Amino acid sequence: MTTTSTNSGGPKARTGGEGGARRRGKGSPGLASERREHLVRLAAELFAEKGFQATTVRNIADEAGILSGSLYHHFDSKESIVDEILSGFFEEIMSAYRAVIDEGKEPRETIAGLVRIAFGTLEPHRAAITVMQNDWNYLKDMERFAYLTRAEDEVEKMWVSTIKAGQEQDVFRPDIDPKLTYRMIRDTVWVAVRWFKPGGRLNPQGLAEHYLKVMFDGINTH
Amino acid sequence: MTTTSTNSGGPKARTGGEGGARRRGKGSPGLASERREHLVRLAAELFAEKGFQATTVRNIADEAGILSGSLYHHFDSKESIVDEILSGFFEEIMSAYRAVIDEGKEPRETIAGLVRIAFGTLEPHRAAITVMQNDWNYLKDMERFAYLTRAEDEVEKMWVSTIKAGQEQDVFRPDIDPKLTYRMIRDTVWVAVRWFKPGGRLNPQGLAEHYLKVMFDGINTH
DNA sequence: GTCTATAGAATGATAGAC
DNA sequence: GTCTATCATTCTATAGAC
Repeated sequence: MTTTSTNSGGPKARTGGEGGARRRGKGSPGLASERREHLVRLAAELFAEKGFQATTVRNIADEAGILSGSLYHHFDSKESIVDEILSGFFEEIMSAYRAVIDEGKEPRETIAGLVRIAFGTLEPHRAAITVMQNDWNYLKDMERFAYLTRAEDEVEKMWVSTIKAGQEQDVFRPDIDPKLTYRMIRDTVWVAVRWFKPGGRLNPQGLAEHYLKVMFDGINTH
Repeated sequence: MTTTSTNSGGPKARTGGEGGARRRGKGSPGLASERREHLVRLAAELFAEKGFQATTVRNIADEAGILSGSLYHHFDSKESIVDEILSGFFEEIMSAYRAVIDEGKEPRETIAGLVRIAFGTLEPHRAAITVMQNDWNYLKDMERFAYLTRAEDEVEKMWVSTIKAGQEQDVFRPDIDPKLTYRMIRDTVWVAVRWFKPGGRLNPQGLAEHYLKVMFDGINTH
């Protein structure tokens, strides 16, 4: 098996223009052709719908109107496709999270910013989030997808430290468990991908505001 | 839209409807043998850990110390095993939910009761809940698992009508969306199965009380 | 109730023609 | 960039011996 780590540690330097002087290996993201990106999107929809393992390379090829063997002109393996889907999503959300943290606003504002970012990914990254949710257990133990766990750890630190800061500044209740509260917020946001329908009654930002309302003040009348 | 109708011909005899005694597969009609239940538990652990599709009948047989063919003395198919896992869980929780609704208490008490029941299943039904979460999309479209969607619909009605009643009685805020709020509560509870560890810092009832606190009153100081 | 043995189908992936 | 053709494996499930 190729050991070409598509996500070798460190931030990815988006070098160069479209000149294409440097062509990456088949299984690597970056400098992606339009055709390639189209195939990745098709695969993402199928992975989201049926699960990674239940989706066959023939399913993907059928959807693209080509034969399964032809897929291997673009990708090294089925795994490299899902890798491209997930790493793209994680790069984007991690970058957005870090930006909010770096603003250094007050805890309530920071938490709201994180929540809005998460809900904001629901539409553009619906398939990736679904795959992350459903196939996490299967993927997380593979060396290739170690970045999933690393990212999860970093995100947890962001949230938990913000919640704790809020408690110290007396804007969040002292009798909530920071780690537990983080997990519940995180899960509630992501799991919305299961029933969220683009173009429905509420858009992602409407969902975010509704959720922030409940999370900050509860459902009781006061 | 793949036709996953792997069932070789033959009448889809759906013996035993709702409310009746459940059908048992081959081998032990009526009485659920201890051996059989042991195998179901082993399979449930594997399904939860690796996903239904990624778990092979050989994996299950290995875990039981027998060969894969021998499993078919107890079960008709791999599907019938996961069916047994999920239907058992759903029968129990639906019955418990209905009991709370039938008590006819005030909305806040009823919601709390439903939340406590859900968290209470986390420990005894950890594997079943994990399978339900991760493999829902794959299973929900099969005729055999139509009861999943039926149960989901019934549960949604219970929660939504209770939340609405709470709004009419002015104990819940009028500016929350009942259906949306139900989904967020439901998802938050079930998804806890991903990180809940029996014997950890908090037991399921501790989780339930923590969540009720946040859900009713929010994380803000007041 | 388990094993031996295997059928029959599907799967991920490859090599080379065009 | 796609197709033809196919390999090696793995999968669910079956039949019959013990």
